[in-house]
Amino acid sequence: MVVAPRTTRAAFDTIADPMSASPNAILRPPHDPATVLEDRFRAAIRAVAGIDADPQIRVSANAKFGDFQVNAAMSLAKERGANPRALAEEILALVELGGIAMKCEVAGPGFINVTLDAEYISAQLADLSRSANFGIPAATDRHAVVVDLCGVNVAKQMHVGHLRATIIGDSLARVFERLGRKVWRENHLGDWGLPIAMTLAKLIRERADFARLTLDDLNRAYRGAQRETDTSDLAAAHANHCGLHRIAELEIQYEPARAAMEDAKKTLVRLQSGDAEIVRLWERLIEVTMEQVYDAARTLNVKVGPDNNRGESFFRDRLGGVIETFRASGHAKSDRGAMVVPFTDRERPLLIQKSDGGFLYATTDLAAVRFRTFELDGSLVVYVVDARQRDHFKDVFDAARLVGWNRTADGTESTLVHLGFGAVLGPDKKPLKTRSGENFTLKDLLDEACERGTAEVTRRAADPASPTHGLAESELRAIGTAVGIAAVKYADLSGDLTKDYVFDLDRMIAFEGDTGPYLQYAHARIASILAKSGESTECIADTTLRLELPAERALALHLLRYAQMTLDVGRTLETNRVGAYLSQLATLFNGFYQACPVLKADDAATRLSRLRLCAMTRAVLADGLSLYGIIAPDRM
RNA sequence: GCGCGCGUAGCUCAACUGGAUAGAGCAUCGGUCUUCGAAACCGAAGGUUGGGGGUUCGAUUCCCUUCGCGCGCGCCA
Repeated sequence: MVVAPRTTRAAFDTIADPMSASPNAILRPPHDPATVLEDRFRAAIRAVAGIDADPQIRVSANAKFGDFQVNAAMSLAKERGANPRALAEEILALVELGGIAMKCEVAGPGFINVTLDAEYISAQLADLSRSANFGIPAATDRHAVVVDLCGVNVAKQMHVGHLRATIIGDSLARVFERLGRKVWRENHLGDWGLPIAMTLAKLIRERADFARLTLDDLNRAYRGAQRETDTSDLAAAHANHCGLHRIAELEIQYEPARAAMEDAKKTLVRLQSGDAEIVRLWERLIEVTMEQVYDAARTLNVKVGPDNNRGESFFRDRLGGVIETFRASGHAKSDRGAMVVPFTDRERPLLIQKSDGGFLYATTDLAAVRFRTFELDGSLVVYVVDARQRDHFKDVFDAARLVGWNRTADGTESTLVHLGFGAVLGPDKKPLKTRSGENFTLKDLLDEACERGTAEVTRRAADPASPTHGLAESELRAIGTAVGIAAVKYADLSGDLTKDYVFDLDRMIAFEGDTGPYLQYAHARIASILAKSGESTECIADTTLRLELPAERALALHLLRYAQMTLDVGRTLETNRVGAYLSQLATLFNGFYQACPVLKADDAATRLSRLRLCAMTRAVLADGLSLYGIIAPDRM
């Protein structure tokens, strides 16, 4: 049986060979009831129909249909021209579910509804709580996962788009780390080329004090340099065949622009040739730019630092080789003086070298693909870059395949994925701006989130009954920051990454409903119960789980599914599954909390059993939040 | 012009990748704090899944068509 190729909605690069390219698809968590149900029903289907088919085990949509449903009978019956209900009955008669299910019946057009034995759930959960890594099976693929994230440009301020590229990439990296993969976070900096040289040249002309440069200075210089060298009106005049007089007029007007451009090009040549003085200043530019990135990463609890920097400049010596490879293999041709890679299925070719011999970003990206698959040994390379670059990455990936660069060092085929996320919009559905119409910088946004989180935490701490009452201001600030950042990150990661999303701080900072703080609150409440219980963690871990009330049972069942959810995120790259899972876990816990007294339970055994459920829920909540890089405080 | 993406409750989003009566959260209305933290819980109301056709036991999901919005289209990155 070949596992059907699964693709991410976000990715246009299909996984050609799921067995090698996506080994997680065949990893199954041992504690999840779906795993054993799949085995048992697979065997029953083989006995009935003589084929190996996916039983299609799903969590039941409705509690009245039991815990799980088996959907395979209907599609199998269609293929074989059989009666679906009769086929379901045959499967049901042969399936071996002793000790697993207490009830199993055919319903509707051919569903098989399974209700598990509470004893079985409790045994699985007890085993899960003793196993390492939340029962997540270790990855079998020893190749690395490469995540291209953040993607800042030197001399430019980070904006809200970088927020997504950074936290989505970091979250995926965390998921793959949790799955046991070697992960490379790659920050592909825009740190090379003419725009940087222009900025550098302008700063030098202005005799800027490089020792005291600020990001604002760089930003101003960058924009100033862009403006100074802008001759687009002149180019347009030529293109529109304006009169000679008009063109001559414009040429005089643009003389300073030409001079500035000349200066920038000379600076670029010096930089490229390794002129020690220029290189030193260039490094300073990067240093100043990256300080904001590390600041933002620290605030966001994102694992991005100097070790992750591998930008355009890193690949500068490999660009000639890219052209050579494509030329030698016959996949590139000269066109209007430039070098292009044509494709058979579309008009648009990929331009890899300009007619003046210069390279383009496609050239750098091709060099990076080669580096990531062959040298970093990535069997999965994920580009977390905004959706507008879809066509570009399609071209780059297809070109890389033409020359066999989608292979690891041992020849394993790599999966190249562009995870194109949508734009961040303001409440007016236009790209996010501040009230005064300025671009919303990442710093503005994070400052506001932290400030509002702190204000809210401080306000609640004023209540003498609050567990946070009397905490030091620095502690409240730390909690408030965690809460504010959780709101921002959760709102982003818990939706469909490919869609544009409306950024509304008011809504997410309301801290009510399906938000990051809602999950943190559930966590803090559990931590509070555990602390008050006075029981040691060992004692709690040893106790017998008794699942008597529906709320206990539902909570336990959901805890058993954490591993599968994590595997699913690794397979689909859909980070929103984490949020959906945790949100449901918190809701189930709140229901349990409402229905089942823990510290005031009727008897000691029930009390301990419920404490054990609390402890496990707390651990899974904290671990799940860590997949988003969200901190779960014990008090808030 | 060509290509890509997206249209689901008033708003913001789900729907386990073709399954049963399309679910949450805000907002609205009505209930729960002398009992483990009310950032919570329970209930009500809210829908022609943009429109139309098709595929089939079954479609928000796949195909065709149409409308609307957004984005991208060789010498910037």
